[in-house]
Amino acid sequence: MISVRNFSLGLTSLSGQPLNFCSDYRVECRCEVLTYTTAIGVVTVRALRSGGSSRISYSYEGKYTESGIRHEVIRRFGLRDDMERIYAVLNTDRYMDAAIGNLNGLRITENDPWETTLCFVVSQFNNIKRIRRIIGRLTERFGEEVELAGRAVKSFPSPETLASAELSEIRKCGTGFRDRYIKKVAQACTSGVDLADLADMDYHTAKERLLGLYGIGDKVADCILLFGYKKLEAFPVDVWVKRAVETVYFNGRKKSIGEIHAFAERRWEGLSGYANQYLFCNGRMNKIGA
DNA sequence: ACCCAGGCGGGCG
DNA sequence: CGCCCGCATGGG
Repeated sequence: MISVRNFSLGLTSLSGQPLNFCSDYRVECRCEVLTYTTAIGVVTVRALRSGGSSRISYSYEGKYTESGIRHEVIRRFGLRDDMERIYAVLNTDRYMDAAIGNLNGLRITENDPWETTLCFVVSQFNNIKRIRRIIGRLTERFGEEVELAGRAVKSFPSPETLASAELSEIRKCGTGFRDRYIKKVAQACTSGVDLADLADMDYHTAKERLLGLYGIGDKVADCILLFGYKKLEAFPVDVWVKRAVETVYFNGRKKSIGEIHAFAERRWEGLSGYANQYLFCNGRMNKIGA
């Protein structure tokens, strides 16, 4: 059992982060419940909010130790993030104040780098509901059947499997034109690029490395760095974030991607990733500028 | 029918 | 560099 303030399991897992694409969220009698599969097990997290704090419990099947599962949950959901400090840094204008009020407890999750990479390659020019279904079909078709505590579970598709898959087979999962990107990125990750290396690189160096991969551009690279490596300087600029920044901070004037990056870095410094997630979610909620 | 979605690569000026 | 285009698919 973990007790923390400023945590919402629902907002965190339904806000367009990787868990939104490959996990199952439900509510059971006022308790929020999320089940997801990792490389070594199936994890179920329950959160019950009362007052300003959440009581979080977890269970699992698979090869976890007691300290291992606790560490997994704390790390995955960002439970060590000092939200009071983060909110203090972000809350310098009326819009952010409202966003923080609407989205209290939304955290940046930290996910497996390869899973994050595939999710956001699939995400491009796509919508969340369909990303979820495509990831589900890729897992069903290309995941390995593994047995966890006597139960058959499909693992997340590996880069090796996708690297050698037929393009037409990938496309049958509904990927559309992204089939080439998926295969190329998978191939790069099995020869030449070790995603584990990026963890030790600074943000800009790691981003350059990702941008070298066919199918990964500016926005997807930032998503991978934010949600796969928790580099909080990352600021993914998608249509929602671009609209929100232009509307709120530039009086509706159009700005280039580069100008928006420069603005975010100056205004929120090392926490622009958190600002980004609040802009994204609040912008979608309010359909700001649309 | 039409518009849009957590964009990217390629081709052009 | 910046800009514009096509790209597959499905939901509102």
